[in-house]
Amino acid sequence: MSSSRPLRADARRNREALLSAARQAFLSGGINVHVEDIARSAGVAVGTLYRHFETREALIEEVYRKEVDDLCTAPGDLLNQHAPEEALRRFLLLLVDHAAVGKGMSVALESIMATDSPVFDDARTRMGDALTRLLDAGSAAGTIRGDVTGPTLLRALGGICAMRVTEGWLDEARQITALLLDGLRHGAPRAS
Amino acid sequence: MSSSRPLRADARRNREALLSAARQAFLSGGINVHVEDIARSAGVAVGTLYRHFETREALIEEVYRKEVDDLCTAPGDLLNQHAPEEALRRFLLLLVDHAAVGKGMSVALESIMATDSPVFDDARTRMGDALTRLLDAGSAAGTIRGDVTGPTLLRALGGICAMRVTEGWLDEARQITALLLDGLRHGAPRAS
DNA sequence: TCCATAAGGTGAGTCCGGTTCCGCTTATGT
DNA sequence: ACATAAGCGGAACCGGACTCACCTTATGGA
Repeated sequence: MSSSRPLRADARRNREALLSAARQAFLSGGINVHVEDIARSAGVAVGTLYRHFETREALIEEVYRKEVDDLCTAPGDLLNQHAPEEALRRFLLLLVDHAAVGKGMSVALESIMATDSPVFDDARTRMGDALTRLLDAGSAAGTIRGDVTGPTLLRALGGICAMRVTEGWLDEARQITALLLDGLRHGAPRAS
Repeated sequence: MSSSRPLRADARRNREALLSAARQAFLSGGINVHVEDIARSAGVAVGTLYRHFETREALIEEVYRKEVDDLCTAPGDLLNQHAPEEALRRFLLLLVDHAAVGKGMSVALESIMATDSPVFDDARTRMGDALTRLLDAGSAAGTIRGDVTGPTLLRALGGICAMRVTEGWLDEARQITALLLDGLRHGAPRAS
């Protein structure tokens, strides 16, 4: 589909600018930004925006997808540098902190979990796989119970990140994360 | 504010009909229903709808608030009939099943957690209190750790319910619930 | 029972914002 | 340089939330 021809130079620039502007707008202003505003702050007209993105929703999805992409590369790195249990712990906190930086990531995860749009299926799958890798490693090491799957944990995480907004949510997020980890250790062979 | 005069008879009927129609529409059709449709299926005109509800959002909020009201009465009943730990377990599952019936409840919880609208503050507070009651009872009995607060658990639950949609989510929800319970028991004096 | 009157209902019209469309502009390859 | 197709701009369109000027009816007092 998008393998027609390698986008013209200025077109790619605009596309990039739009994604960046949209990301910025979503982070500091929620999802209710007007397409006009996004287009303007990207320095193009609405028509251009619609040339690149089927619809407002499509643009949002694209922004989220990129965000998730970044996060999906983390588990591999962490597993290379830490024991599985520690890698898992760090990844959960990474997620929480990511969400702390702006609401963006939390909104992204939320959408990934709540939407049935096929566009998110891919992200969901890869994120689930990433978590599965972490859990499997821990299970193999005997420090994490083996009866929880990546997708399941993903759901729980989506939940954690869905909370943002209110005062003090960050501490609560960390607490819940710890709670989940305790639960995950609970049935492990070498439970602490 | 609303203590002006006790609504005229037909007015109350219409208000009731609107709430009911809206609830129905939200359950089976998501949040994207047109106000016109809600009004029509309640047997009134849009003007009437707007006489009763400031805005479309306000109507949604009102529906959710009632939904939450129902759920908030449960903890008291459960504590009267079961040991704290069991009451807590049942309440969590009740929540999950509520969400299973229609997406309504999950959407409600989601909104409660994600919105900063003052309208939800009240619901959030009461729901948090309800959970605190359950947790405190368990803590007093020594079967639940004492360092987790109601609001914190509420957030985790909001997360669990945020997941609906995809195939097989119900089982996953139950599993996460069990996970949380294990985590809650983890630091308790009489841990199992 | 009947009237006065204000609460309540109506729905065509307004407004706003996402989406389309067509004529103009410009990168790119020869 | 030129041809040409890819891109861009932005006015117009359209659907859907919301308003308002006017009509209908519940209600309470004579």
